[in-house]
Amino acid sequence: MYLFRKLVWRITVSVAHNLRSSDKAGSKATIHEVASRAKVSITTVSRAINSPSLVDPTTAQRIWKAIDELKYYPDVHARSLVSGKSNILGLIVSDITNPFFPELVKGFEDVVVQRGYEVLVSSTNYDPARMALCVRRMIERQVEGVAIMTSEMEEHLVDQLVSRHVPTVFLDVGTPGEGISNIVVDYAHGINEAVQHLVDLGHQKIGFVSGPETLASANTRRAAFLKSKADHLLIQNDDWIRQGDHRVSGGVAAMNELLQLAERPTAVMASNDLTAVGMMSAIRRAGLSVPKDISVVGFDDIWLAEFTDPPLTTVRFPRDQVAEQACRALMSHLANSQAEEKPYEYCVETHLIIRESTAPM
Amino acid sequence: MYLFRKLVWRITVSVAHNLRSSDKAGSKATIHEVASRAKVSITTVSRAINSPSLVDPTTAQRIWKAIDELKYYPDVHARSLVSGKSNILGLIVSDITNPFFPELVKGFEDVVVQRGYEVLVSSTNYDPARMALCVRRMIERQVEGVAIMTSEMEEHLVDQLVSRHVPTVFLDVGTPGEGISNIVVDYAHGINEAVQHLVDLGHQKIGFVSGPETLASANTRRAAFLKSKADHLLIQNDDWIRQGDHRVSGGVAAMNELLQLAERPTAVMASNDLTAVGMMSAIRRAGLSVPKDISVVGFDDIWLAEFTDPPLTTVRFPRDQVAEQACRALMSHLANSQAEEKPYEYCVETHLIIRESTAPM
DNA sequence: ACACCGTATGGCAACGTTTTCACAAGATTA
DNA sequence: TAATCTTGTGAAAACGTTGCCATACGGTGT
Repeated sequence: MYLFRKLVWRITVSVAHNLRSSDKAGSKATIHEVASRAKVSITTVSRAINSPSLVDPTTAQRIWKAIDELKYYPDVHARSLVSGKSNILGLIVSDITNPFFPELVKGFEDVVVQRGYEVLVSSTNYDPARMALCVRRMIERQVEGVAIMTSEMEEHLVDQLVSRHVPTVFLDVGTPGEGISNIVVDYAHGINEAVQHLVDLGHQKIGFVSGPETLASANTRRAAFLKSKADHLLIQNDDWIRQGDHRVSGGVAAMNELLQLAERPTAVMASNDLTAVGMMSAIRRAGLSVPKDISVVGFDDIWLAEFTDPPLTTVRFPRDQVAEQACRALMSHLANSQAEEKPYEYCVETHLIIRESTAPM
Repeated sequence: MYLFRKLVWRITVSVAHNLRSSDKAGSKATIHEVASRAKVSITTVSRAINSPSLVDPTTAQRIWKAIDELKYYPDVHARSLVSGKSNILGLIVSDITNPFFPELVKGFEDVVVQRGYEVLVSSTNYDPARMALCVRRMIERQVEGVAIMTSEMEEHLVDQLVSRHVPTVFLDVGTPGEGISNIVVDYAHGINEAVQHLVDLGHQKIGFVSGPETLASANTRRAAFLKSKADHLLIQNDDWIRQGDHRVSGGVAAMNELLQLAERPTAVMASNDLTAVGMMSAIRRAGLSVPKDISVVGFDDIWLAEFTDPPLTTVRFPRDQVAEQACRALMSHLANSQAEEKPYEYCVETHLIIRESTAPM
């Protein structure tokens, strides 16, 4: 209900703004001016804005007219000061330059703004110190909730958030608890689809290039692949499991190793798209062709995947959904913060996107 | 000087924070508590923080001890309310999902945060209505300056900013004026380098695929190419100048047209990298090879350019520099806002990055 | 006629800062 | 020694909101 009012406010004022654009003053109107112009007290003006049901329709109309004419809008800082609420949600990502994140940021911004909130984005650059700064910035600005979408997490930082009762949502790390939600990603589903797809194409020898072993999500992906491989009763060969670093160069190196094997896999999956790109490059440099000689499957479905040559078959990591769920989790904590704090666990699925980097054996 | 103090503050407190992490309270300490613990008035505490020179070193030390112990940090909202300054800078981009922008955002965030400010990023999604909302959001939050890095600009929105005396910086659009700066991009330099490079390789027939003609920056690029071409006394052929749309599909279409020409260019420049990617794809599908049969040069040097096949020779648009200059422009307005408002015009250069999509004719 | 209730409104105290003004005490000048 | 600066400090008034408590007034039930 509160949120709804916020929305109405914004729309109304926005319309008023478009109608007339004649103010050259630049000086901000205060609630007092509105009050005196409408011949009511500031209390009534405040009520007209925040709890319309409490004020007489006739008076309300007069007030809105004044608001309109003065182009008044409430001062967010005064509001925040008295209410203790900032109307801001924080979003912490590792590195916005990493093609994985922009979509996440966009999705988050879209839904947050729609609900009348503001977003504070910040990047950790994979640096713990910087991460600490991010958290501190969020706390200083008194964000009402923060989405930490990095794969790393530091206990003591989380504590700072928790002790201040700031609702927090993570991306597949940690356990939900007091005010803490988690979005779990079903890596297995998409990976299964990918393996199935390759099997359907006749592949029996499937390799895998993982991410850095320090990264939890990378390990989860490898585990999921291993399990799927076993489930499909495929040929087991430890030589076909290589380690990359989630960057292009790691993919190149790992693929070169695979190419030198006496018995090569006929298809290879990567722990992320960058790795897959590197792999395709290595394959081509070796004079072989994707997908004719070797099929390649990526993971994440970053923007680039559509434009590689050939376009990459990959597992889509639904970043827009993650953003939406994260936002929903935060909002839900905000709504019933006075009620019992129930931790949430949201789930998003991953799905195979078939393009042209995979072909029959 | 003011900024410097801010910085010191943050560092100091941050250290205090790391030393002890025993607060389970979660309740925010106010300046009053610090004052009573240090046995001084709140005024003195405020001074110890904001103008250290005014307070006795001994007293100051006592105060900082109290601040430390209570983990006090000033309430930003109260601060903003009384000072009218939000300590926030706005950044408006077209679409963070567009590979052109993340680097810009990152650069901006880095330097802004370093100076003790906060960033509010928002995307317009190329939608004028959304753009209006962005500006409104910025004004509501009372940002102290805003960088509008979209190529579109709407007069009446700018007016809103100007009339409120919000320093604004644009990316190569509009004219500098009261509180308005502009960052002009020297497209010609990089494009000249590119043409020179192609000429050096022996190319005389050079084509160009432009961007949408509604986009100012796209037109500037085409004009720069045309001029450079004339300067180099190259073969003129209007058939070799095609229009794209700054997206991959536009590049494909334009290239297909070029390929059907009786007399084809031996090298083609694109107005942006996405277009170049599309062109390379079209060339390959036609059974030809880049760069053996046709050389391709892009523009922007987006992240992807390094990983296309072959890696794309392109003109680097220095987004990190743009971000830094934008920030500097804003800051400089902030610093001497009471002094005369001098409009600024910053300039950044573009440079050719040679990779593997160009070769001797 | 009286107490009582619901509705519409106003007055005023928060919220946590910064800033202006005032003031005491010691140092400097005349 | 009185007059005038410094230097360090505190009291109190902003800043623009949103509550809480009080009040006025017409209507209802006794």
